[in-house]
Amino acid sequence: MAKIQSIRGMPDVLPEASALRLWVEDRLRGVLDRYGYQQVRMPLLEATALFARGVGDGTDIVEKEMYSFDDRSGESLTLRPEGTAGCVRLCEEHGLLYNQTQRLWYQGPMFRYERPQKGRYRQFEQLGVECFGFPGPAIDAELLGLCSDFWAALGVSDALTLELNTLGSPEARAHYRDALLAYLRPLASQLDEDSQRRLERNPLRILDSKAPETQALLEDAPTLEGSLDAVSREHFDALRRYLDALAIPYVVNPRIVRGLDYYTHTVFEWTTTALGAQGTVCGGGRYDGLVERLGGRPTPGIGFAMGLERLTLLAEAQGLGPVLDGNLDVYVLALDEAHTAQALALGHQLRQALPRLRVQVHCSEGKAKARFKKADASGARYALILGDAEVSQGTVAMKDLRAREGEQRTVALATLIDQWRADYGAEGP
RNA sequence: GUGGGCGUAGCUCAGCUGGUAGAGCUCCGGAUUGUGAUUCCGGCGGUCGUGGGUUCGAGCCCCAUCGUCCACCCCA
Repeated sequence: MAKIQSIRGMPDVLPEASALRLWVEDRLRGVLDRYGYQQVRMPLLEATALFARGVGDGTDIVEKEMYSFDDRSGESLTLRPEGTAGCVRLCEEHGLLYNQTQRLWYQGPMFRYERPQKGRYRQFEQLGVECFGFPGPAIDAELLGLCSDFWAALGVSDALTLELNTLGSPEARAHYRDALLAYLRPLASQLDEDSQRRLERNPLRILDSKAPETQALLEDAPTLEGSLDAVSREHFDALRRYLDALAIPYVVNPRIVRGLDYYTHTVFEWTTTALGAQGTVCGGGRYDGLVERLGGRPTPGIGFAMGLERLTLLAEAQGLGPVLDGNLDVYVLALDEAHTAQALALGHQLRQALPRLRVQVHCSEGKAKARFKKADASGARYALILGDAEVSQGTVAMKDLRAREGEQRTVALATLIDQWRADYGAEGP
């Protein structure tokens, strides 16, 4: 029978990698906490229509990357390819946007049917932040400041660049779309294949094309800048002033248009050159039309999402991560099976008396030699040993596995616990 | 969806112009009958990704297929 293995693009996370991920997540959550953002959790499955309408059915995500299927009642469901649409749905469904502002975050797996490569997987984890009800550019600056604090908390600030652009108001964006179309239609036959396909569906994406022949044609194309109205211009200028006040460096990149239909005004990406081709670690922007588009009252929104796999890869590439002090303080072993019950009870007693102490009890079999080998391999500082002599005397032998000679002494258990409390406080080492 | 690299022990990898599958690490046992990490000795472990073809003979050559990695596309 053929072996069953993990689904393509859906990677397992092994203990060492998981420790690094937890380290990253702890730091990110610390920052969110200091900013007073609140967590929400959406289901992994949503109605397919939510993404078709929210993300935009001309986008690559909706066109060819969604995991969609009919459930047993015939309803079309989709594993979420991103978090913003679901977050808006959650807010609307529970009245979170009625006469109030929100600063929210979520974290969890997203699914896109793409060819896997470095830093890109079919199931990947995003941490997303979404804010609602703030029309002005101050919140744009707050979010970029939040990002900046994320990078500082992780120690990756030097590896990341903020690239910034504005798409303008929905009206300005629509106006520019028309102008660009008018320019490109007569040249359609000279565009690269992908760009021809995008011409009617999503012309702004053509700006992003890497095909040289297309880039050449774009040199004389109307610029987005030229279509900006006064309000759009002022929003962007104010944001830039705020970023200067926060001392956050950035570069304006007019080619950033982003692949989701809902963006307006501010769009941005934090990129790195340290991860190969998948250089975008974090991306987002303002989506003032999205809530309305999904059936709510017009409500300004802005948000971004980070790929945790990419962030973790970046931290790893920078040599960052948790201090490796092992995951155990104490390894309890009976010298033979006759005292297994006492060993289990001792481990239990220690965990109760010293809640922070990390204790593991030998649960395998084998001779004394094998038991000590396990104790050593466990990484624990101390071995607590129970043999005939100790059990009959009500003591335990404590061996320092990390000392040069492995010093060992016999102590009464009560003494040991009191001593540890005295040395480390009630919380243990 | 397209292109290229790579699939040999749990892990990292050797394997010559085609001639009976190897090393290191890990693990287990012994030297040391209540003591690890060092040292020495021994042992377990493989349908060479899978299927077909060529050949007296295939880990090696050919075809197909699957997986994986990287890149394109796009995105986090």
